[in-house]
Amino acid sequence: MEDPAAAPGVEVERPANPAFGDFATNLAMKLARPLRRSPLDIAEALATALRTGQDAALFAAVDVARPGFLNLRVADAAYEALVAGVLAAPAQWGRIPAVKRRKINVEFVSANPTGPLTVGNARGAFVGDLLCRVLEAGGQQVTREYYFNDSGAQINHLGASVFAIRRGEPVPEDGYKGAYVEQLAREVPDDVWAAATADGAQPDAVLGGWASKRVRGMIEASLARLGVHFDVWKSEASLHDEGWVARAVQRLRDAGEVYEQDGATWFRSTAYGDDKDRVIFKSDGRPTYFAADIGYVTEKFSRGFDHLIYVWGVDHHGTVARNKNAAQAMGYNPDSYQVILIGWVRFVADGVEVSMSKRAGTFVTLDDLLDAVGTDAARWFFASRAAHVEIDFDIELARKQSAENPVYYVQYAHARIASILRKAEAAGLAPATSVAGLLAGEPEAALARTLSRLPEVVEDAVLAEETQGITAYATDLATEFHAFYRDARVLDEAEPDRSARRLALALATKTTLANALGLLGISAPESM
RNA sequence: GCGCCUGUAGCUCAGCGGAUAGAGCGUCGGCCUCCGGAGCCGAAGGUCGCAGGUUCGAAUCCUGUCGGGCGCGCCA
Repeated sequence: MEDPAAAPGVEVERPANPAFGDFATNLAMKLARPLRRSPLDIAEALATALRTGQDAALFAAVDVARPGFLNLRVADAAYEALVAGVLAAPAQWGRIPAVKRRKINVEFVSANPTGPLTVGNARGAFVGDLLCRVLEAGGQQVTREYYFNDSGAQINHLGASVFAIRRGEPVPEDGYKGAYVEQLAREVPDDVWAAATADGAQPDAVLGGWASKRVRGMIEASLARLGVHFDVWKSEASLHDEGWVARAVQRLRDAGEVYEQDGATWFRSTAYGDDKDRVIFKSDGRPTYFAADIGYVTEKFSRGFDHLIYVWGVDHHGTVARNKNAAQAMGYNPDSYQVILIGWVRFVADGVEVSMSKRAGTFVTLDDLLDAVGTDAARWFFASRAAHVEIDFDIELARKQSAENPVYYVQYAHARIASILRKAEAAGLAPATSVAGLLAGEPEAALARTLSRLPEVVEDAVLAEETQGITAYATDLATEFHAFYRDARVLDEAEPDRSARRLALALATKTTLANALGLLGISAPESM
């Protein structure tokens, strides 16, 4: 046996069927071919080794099953030690030691400040923040960053719309409509209006600049409601003003990957596998969005980040290659430029698709969503689905179902435990400090087995950079606790020792639920 | 046409190489003398789009095919 750990596809897993034990491994089956022995023979040999080895005390049972599984049942004492560890260091429970601590920049939302955040922005905001939390749980140092466009055509359109409404004229064809624009028009301060209408002034730009600042304030307030806090707000204009774009283009030019054609300036993206070359400066001399993007990359790396993550909607996936290629051409490791594409959210109301348009003013704002379902329920909804898949979101259904949202199931279990602990204290009962004999009964054992899974669930989330596993696990643990509650009377003054042990287990469960919810940014209420 | 994502229970979604395919909601039927009924127990409901292939083993990997979404601008 050269190096069994190096055999591909070897896994240790939790069997779906608890009758097979706590852990199972396919090691023997994977070894069968290279060793030219039958899987059952190998499994038997491994089982004997484990049963008599120095760690034999860890296992209550080591069994072999067809066609070659090795099934392990962990000894009660190991679970008892684990629960004791949870109680001794609750804040540490579920945290994963970083293999390598890196400085990571995560840019998300980055919606232009031309209108309030809509439900369309909600997914990016939640998923971006959840990603950051998962990275932090994995020991990474994370900076949350919001990139916004504070000049240019979109902002001028907004300004023109405000200008028109203020003067009682119809909103221009490519302008913005909606109650918030009318609100903005009413709130234009006298000095701003004077500056916008002075001789030689550009009303669109002046009013657009003012309005976009106001809108940014609205956006920040909405994000605060979500529990999303950004460390850095970066303006596109600053990338040009501070010379980042110019220097980045020069770097590409020095690398020989820039050329002029048809009056425009191009990046040779095809040299790195792209479908076509990409314009940096248009023939009228103005920069494309891509120009700002490459300047931004150099600006971010100049701040010492080891890794950049961009959370974008799938509709931007066509721009990934050019940006990654430019990063590589400028000398950065392309693997340190990572894009996570968020699947489309199809909004439906009572089964009928509704289109969202900021310009047409037909959209549901993020604040409306939160008013309807609450931040915990909204967070749970997005956390429980893979980031890259397209999903349907029926806001009417969400509204109706908000009272029976699965998040409350988990929170209820937490609140129920809190209530039991309060009652125990009033009765003079306290959780046991010694956990010997904790797994005396099957209800206890089942609950201990489930709560012990938290670290591996978190590790899986960290590796996958996804959170569905955490919501699923929290639901499992809540279910397991409700079963325990049904089958095992916790508070019983006639059985103080047993009560103390069960209280200890309940407290460890409460900690586990709170840590799982905390990782998702969801509250764990003491009562509800 | 090409590229990427996607098709799993009535609905919304997990599972993504292992041993009887899961959850929530919905439907039907039970459970409040006792630690919170926002709970518990049970039932119905699936050819994992389809067809080949790889493997001891495929919802999971490969190929093809059909359906849905997104992208393929000197737009942002």
